[in-house]
Amino acid sequence: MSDRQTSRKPTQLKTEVAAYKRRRIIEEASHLFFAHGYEATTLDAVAEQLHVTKPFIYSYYRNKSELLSEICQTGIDLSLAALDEALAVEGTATEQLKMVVDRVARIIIENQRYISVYQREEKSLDPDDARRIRELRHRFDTQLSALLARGKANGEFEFEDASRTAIWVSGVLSWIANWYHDGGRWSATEVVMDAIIVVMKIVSKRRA
Amino acid sequence: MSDRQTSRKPTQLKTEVAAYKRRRIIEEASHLFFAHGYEATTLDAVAEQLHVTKPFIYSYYRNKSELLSEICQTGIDLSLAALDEALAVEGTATEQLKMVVDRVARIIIENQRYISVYQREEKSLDPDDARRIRELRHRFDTQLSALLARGKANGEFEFEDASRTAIWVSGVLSWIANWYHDGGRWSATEVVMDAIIVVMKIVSKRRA
DNA sequence: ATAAAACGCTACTGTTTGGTAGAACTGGTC
DNA sequence: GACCAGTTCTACCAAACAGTAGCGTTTTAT
Repeated sequence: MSDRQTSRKPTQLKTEVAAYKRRRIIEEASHLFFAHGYEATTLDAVAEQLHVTKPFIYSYYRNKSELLSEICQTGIDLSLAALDEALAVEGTATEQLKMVVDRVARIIIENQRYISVYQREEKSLDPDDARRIRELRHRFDTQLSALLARGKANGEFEFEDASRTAIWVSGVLSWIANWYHDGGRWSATEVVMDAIIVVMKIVSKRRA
Repeated sequence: MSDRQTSRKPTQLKTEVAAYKRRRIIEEASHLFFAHGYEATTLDAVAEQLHVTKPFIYSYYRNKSELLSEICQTGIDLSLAALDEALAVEGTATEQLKMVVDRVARIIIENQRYISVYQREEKSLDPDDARRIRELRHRFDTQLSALLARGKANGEFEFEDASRTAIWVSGVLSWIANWYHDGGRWSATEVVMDAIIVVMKIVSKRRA
């Protein structure tokens, strides 16, 4: 926003437009992958949604699996960004954890299709992409685990093993993508608030 | 076991053998679907695992999606059976819930590939099968919810809404199928014990 | 021994679909 | 108004794969 209308080079607009087209392709593809699955979605169908043709897509992506890879990557990137943002806010471990769950749960609900496609279609990824993305996923758990360990050292939290607990917590978050559904029985806000309560209970001390 | 070697009719052995063949087909198919996904697995590959040919499979199943349907059904049936079995044991809500988590978690770990395939490939099911199986899944959540409600009425548990809490609990259980992995960092027993602790914390009263 | 039924296989088809070569259109420039 | 560069489309291919027809072989019944 700081330098709005400065077109630095003549080529810049062009690359911006290209980036926009790539984003739109991913957006429609993610909808279809989410609704029908990766293998069952044809590139012709994706093209049709965009009112273009298949070769159009191929001029922005090398092949079908690159679409999937970018969708999965987007899902993880969004989650990690939400996590980092929440961790940047100073506060007790309890406050930070609440913040993390709030932000991440919200992001997961808003970007359900990216998260969900990643969970379902991991097996269809190119092995290299799969590895790279799994490492990001692991980074998420590691950072969460560090936060939990801090809270345990503090005496704020109580559990046996921080990294195992981090997996349960991140599981609760990921699971949202599997059952939340727009206009369903529960609103996004309700789900997010509930997620905070559930996670806090998981890490909290037990009553005597 | 009660009537070992009584072959009631000449046709009985035949149907037993046929049933066995069906089970073996499903078993190998579930391994491959779990490892590579439903659409990416060819029936020729399934046949090869069994050292038979594709038409062999077609003489026991109408089509590919019937295989998937039976695999998903198996996953749910096993979970429901474990649930029912645990609920049959008398006890306080707390004792019953611990029993439920113990049995169901164990079943999920032992039959990971059925559960996992169901979660991932629901979109590939025939609509009719999908509906039928979703109803079973719903029955699971309903029964769990009833148990939670009983514990809440008792004063054993504490949470806002029983059916929403049931979803979180069944989510924690389902999630096991996504990350547990044989010979991995944590043993099955550890995971089951941890699941019990996590679930009990979710339903427990909070400290003042 | 023989008829018949059951069983599994070889060999094939029709279709779907990821991916591509090259034509045609578009807008800007001199 | 002719040229050029970039962009998108038409038309196509090759491979993969679900599903099948019909034959040969084994097992069962008489």
